[in-house]
Amino acid sequence: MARPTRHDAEVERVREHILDAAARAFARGGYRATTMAVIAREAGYTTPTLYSYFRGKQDIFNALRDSVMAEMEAIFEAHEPAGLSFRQRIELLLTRQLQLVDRRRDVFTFFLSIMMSGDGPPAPVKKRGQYEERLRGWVRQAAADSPDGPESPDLVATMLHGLGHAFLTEWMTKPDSGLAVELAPLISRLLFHGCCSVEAP
Amino acid sequence: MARPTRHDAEVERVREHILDAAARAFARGGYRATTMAVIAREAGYTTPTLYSYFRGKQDIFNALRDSVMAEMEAIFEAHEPAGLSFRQRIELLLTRQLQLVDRRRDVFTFFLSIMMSGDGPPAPVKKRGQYEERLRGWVRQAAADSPDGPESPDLVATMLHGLGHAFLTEWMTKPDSGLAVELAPLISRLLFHGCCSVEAP
Amino acid sequence: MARPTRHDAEVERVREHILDAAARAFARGGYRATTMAVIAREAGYTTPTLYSYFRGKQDIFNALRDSVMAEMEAIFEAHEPAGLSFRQRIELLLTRQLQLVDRRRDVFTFFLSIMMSGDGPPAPVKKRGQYEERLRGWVRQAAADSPDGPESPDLVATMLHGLGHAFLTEWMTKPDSGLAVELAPLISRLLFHGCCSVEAP
Amino acid sequence: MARPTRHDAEVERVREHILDAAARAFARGGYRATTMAVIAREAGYTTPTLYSYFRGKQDIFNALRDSVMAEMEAIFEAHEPAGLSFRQRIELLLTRQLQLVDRRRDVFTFFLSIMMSGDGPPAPVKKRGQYEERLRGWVRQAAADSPDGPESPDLVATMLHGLGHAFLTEWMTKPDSGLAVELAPLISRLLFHGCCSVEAP
DNA sequence: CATGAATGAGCATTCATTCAT
DNA sequence: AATGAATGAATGCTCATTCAT
Repeated sequence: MARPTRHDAEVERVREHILDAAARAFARGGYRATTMAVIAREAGYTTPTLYSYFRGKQDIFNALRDSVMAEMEAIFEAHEPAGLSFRQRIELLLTRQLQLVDRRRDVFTFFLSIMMSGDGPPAPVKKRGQYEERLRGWVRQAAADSPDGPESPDLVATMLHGLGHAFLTEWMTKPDSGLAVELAPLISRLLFHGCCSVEAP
Repeated sequence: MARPTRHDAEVERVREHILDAAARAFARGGYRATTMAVIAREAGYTTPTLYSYFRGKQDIFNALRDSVMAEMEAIFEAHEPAGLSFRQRIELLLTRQLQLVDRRRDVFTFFLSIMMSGDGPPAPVKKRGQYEERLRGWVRQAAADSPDGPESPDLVATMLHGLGHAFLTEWMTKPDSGLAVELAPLISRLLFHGCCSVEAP
Repeated sequence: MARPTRHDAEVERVREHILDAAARAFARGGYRATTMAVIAREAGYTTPTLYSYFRGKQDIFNALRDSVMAEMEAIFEAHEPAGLSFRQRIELLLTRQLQLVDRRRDVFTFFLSIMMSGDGPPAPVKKRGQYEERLRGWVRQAAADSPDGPESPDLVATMLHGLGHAFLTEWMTKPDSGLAVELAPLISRLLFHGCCSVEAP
Repeated sequence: MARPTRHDAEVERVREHILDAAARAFARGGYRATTMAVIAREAGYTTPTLYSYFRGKQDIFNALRDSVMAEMEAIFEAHEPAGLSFRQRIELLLTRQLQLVDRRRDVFTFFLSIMMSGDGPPAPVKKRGQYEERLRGWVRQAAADSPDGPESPDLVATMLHGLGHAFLTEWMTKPDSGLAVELAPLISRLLFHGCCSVEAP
C-alpha cells in the first residue's frame, strides 16, 4: 500500500512539472495576474488537467512555497565542517543558498517578489517574513556558537538579508548574469567590512 | 496654459486625497487584489467618482508612482552644503529620503513591495528598477565629485539599496517603530564599515 | 436611518421582480439546471446585475423559499370566524392556500417539485418537509379545538397533503385550468368522504 | 437476432448492477447533482467504464426509467382473479405496486422526487405524468369492467395517485418504516371512505 | 460633481465525455 | 473489458468601467 508504485512516481513527476511551469508563470506576472490557463499553457496542458494534480490555484502556490521552504530549511540545518569561523559559516550558508537560487531561479524570482508583497493568495499567508525570521534565528545561533561571533547578530541578519536581496534583484534582471553563487564572496566581504574599508589580507 | 483657477486647485486636492487612499489600499493588498471599490471606500467616495479624477485603475497607479518619483527626484537634485565628504553626502541623502518615507509611509510600503514584484499594472511597467538606476547615477556622480569617493560606486549603490530595503522592511513590519529617519546613521555605518568592523572614532 | 426611503423601496421592487423571474425559471428547469444567466435573461438583466441584489444563486433560492413560507405561515395563523366546524376550518384553510397558489403559481410549481426532490441548493436544505410538518401541527390543533375533530389528525394531514399535491399537479399541467381555488370543495369532499361514498346532504 | 450468448448475459448483469448503483446515487442527490463519477464509485467502477455499458448519463436515466416503467406496466397488465369487486381490484393493484416499491426502494425514491420535478435530463422528458396517465387508463378500464365501478374514475385515479404519493413520501422519510405494502389497506380505506366516515363492517 | 445602476470581459472550477493503452 | 489521462463546454461569480440622472 505505502510503497510508491510506478504510477505514483509518474504522478509526482507531473506534479513537479506543473510546479515548474507555475513558478515561471508566477515569476512573470505575480500571483493574482497569473491565471490557471496561463499555468496550464506553460505546462503544456489545458486548464482542467491541473485539477487532476492540484486542488486549485492556491494549492499550487502552497506546494511551491512548501517545496522551496523545505529546501531552504534543509540548508539551514545542513552539516558544517567543524572549526569554522563565524565569517566562514556565513559564507558557507550564503554559498549553499545561492546554489539553490541557481537551481530554482524561477521560484525565487517569484518568492523574492512576493515575500513581502501583498500579492499572494487571498487568505492566510501569515508566513510573510518567514525566511527573515529563520535567518535571524540561524545567525543568532551561529553567533552564540562562534568565539568570534558578532555582538549584534540581529543586525547581521538584517544586513545579510538586505544585501542578498539587492544583489539577487540585480542579478535576476541582468539576462546574461552568470551564477548567483559567484556573488557569495562579494556579499560576504561587504557584509563584514562595508563598501569602503580596506580588507586586511 | 490658463492660470490655475480655484476650481483646478480643488480638483487637485481631491486627486491627492484619492491617491492617499489608494496608497493605503494598495499597501494592504497589492495592485491586483485592490479593487476600485476598495479604493473608493477608503477615499470616502463611490466607485464612479474615481473616474472623474482618473482614467482608471492603472492611471491611479501611474499617478502614485509619478508623484513619489518626483519627490524622490527632488531629493536627488536638492542643494547640498559645500565641502561635504562622500560619506557625509550619502548620509544626507539617506536622511532626506527616509524623511520622505516617514511622510508618505503608505506609498512606500506599497512600492517597496511592488518595485520588483510582478503584481503591478498588466502592461508596460518597464519602469521597474527606476529608483535603483537613479540612485546608481547619483552615487556615481557623487563619487566622481568627491576626493574621497569609492572606487566602485555601483557597488555602493547596490549595497545602499539593499540595506535601505532590508531595514525599511523591518521597520515597516514593526508597528511601534519610531521614525525611519533614525535609521540613517546605522545604515550609513554598516554601509561603510560592515557589520563587524570597529569604527574608528 | 430605519425608515425605508424611496431608494430602498425601489431596490425592494427590483428584488421582487428578480424573484418572480427566478420562480418562473426554476419552475421550468429545477434548481441546478437553472443558471444565473437564465434567471437574468428572464428578469431582463444581465448576470452581474443579479449580484447587486442577491449574494448569489443560493441566496435567491433562500429568498424565494422564505417569501413563500412566510405567506404560508400567515395563512396558518390567520384569523378564523368563531364557531366553525372542523370540516369548515379545513375548507377555509384549503381555500386560502389555493388562493395563494393562484397568486404565485410559478413559485409553487417550483416548490412542489423540489419540496422533496434532491434538486435544491447543495448544502443545508434540511427544511424539506417543512410544509408537511407545519400542516400536521395545524391539523392537530384544529382537531383538538373542534368538538367534531377526527380521531387521527395526522392521517388527515397526510391525506390532505397528498390530495392537494395530486390535484395541484394535475391542475398545473393543464394549461387552460381555471383557478386552483376552485378545487377546494372537491378536495374537501374527497378528504372527508372518499371517492365513492354518497355524501349525506 | 443471435441467441443471447453467455457474454450478452454478463453484459446485461453489469448493466443492471450499474443501474442499481445509479438509482441509489440519484435517490440521494437528484439528477443534475449526481455526477458520473459518483455513479461509477457507487457501482465500483471508474467513470469511463460506464460508457462501455451506456451511451451517457441521460442514457442511464432513460434505462432506469424504462426499467421501472416496464415493471409497472407488468403490474398493470397482470392477471387478476375473476369476480373481484372494484375496490378489491384497486387494493390488489395497490398491493402489487407497493410490493414493487419495497423491492426497488431507491428507484422510487428518485422517481417520486423527479416525476414532476424539473430536475431531470435537460432535453426531452415529455414523459412526465406518464405514470398518472397509465393509472388513469387502468382505473377507467376497471371502472368500466366492474358493476360497482365509480361514476368518475378519473377522480379516483387522481386521488389514488395523491394518497400514494403522500403516504410513500412519509414512509420514505421514516428510516425505520416497515414495508410499504402494509400501507395498502389504509390507503384503500381512505380512498373509498375518506378520513372521517365510519366504515360499514 | 456625484452616484445608482448596469454590464462586458474574464477567472477558478466542475463535469460529461473521449481515447490510447 | 477496464482505466488513467486529458479536455471542451459550461457555470457561478468578480471587477473595471460606463452612463443616465
